Amino acid sequence: MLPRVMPELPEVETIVRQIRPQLVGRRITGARLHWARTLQRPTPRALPALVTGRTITRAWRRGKYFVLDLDGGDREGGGDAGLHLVGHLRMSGRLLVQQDAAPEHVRASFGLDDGRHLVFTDVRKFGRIAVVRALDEVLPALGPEPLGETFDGPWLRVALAARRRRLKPLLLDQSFVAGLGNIYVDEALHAAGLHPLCLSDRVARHAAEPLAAAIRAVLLAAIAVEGSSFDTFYRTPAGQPGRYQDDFRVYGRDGLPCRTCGRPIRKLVVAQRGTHVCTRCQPAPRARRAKA
DNA sequence: CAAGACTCCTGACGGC
DNA sequence: TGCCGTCAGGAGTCTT
Repeated sequence: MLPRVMPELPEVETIVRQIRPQLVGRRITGARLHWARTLQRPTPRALPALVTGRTITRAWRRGKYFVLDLDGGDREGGGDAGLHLVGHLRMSGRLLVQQDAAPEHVRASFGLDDGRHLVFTDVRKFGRIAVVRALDEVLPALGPEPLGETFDGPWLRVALAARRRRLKPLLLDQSFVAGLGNIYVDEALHAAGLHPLCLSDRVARHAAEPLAAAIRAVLLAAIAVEGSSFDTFYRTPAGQPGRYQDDFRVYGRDGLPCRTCGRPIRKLVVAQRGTHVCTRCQPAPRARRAKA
């Protein structure tokens, strides 16, 4: 079975970049919810009045969350403080700006003053959106942006040493570093020559900088080609698949030769997730010696 | 603190 | 051909 591909940081970044010029400056003329559980807050009943009349002032992202800033609107009395329309695409969510307000699998749609619609579709229904005054109402504690200034080798070295966790689930933990998912963790660990089962506090001090560099390089390379599309799920808002899947070194390549050394890529399960590894490029951690 | 189990959902896929 | 069970997967929650 082909692995699923969920939007991770490069895909969300691509989506935000593409919809930004179509959304910033547009006024919301209405809202419609098609699947109640997609909306985290406010209540479905309160949504339309809350967002209607507000203008989208900014489109950005934090980790895998997309955020649309909304101004105070032109309500009587000069409007109120701004709001955020924030959401997570999870497995199969998509954000589109188009004429059709209710395409297949639509979960929520927002009318725009140019006659088009901002549409959230989601086959799997795991995605969530929310409208809040402060992001911390719905965003969990997130680690640093891997492409931001605070994420670097020295930071990572200290952070790895402060915990005792397997690298794979640690890098997937959004409170450790924000934005990595299954694909890019596998790719970054291979690029850094580290096995996903290595314990974080046993990673050599000199290996932290290359790992940080590998994470950044993989993300930037993926963003440069609009993310990864492995199946029918992820498409850019323009409808195009990403192209980074063509550059995968390990992800989805179980049984195929490692592009670095030729040894077959092996697939294992780590923390309930399919994990791809080259056992030559990524030596397994020494097994804990059994007591005699 | 770390890690495993369970949940939410659906389409794809394997087996017969 | 078609039915049906199984599976993947992000992240929150609960348990070990």
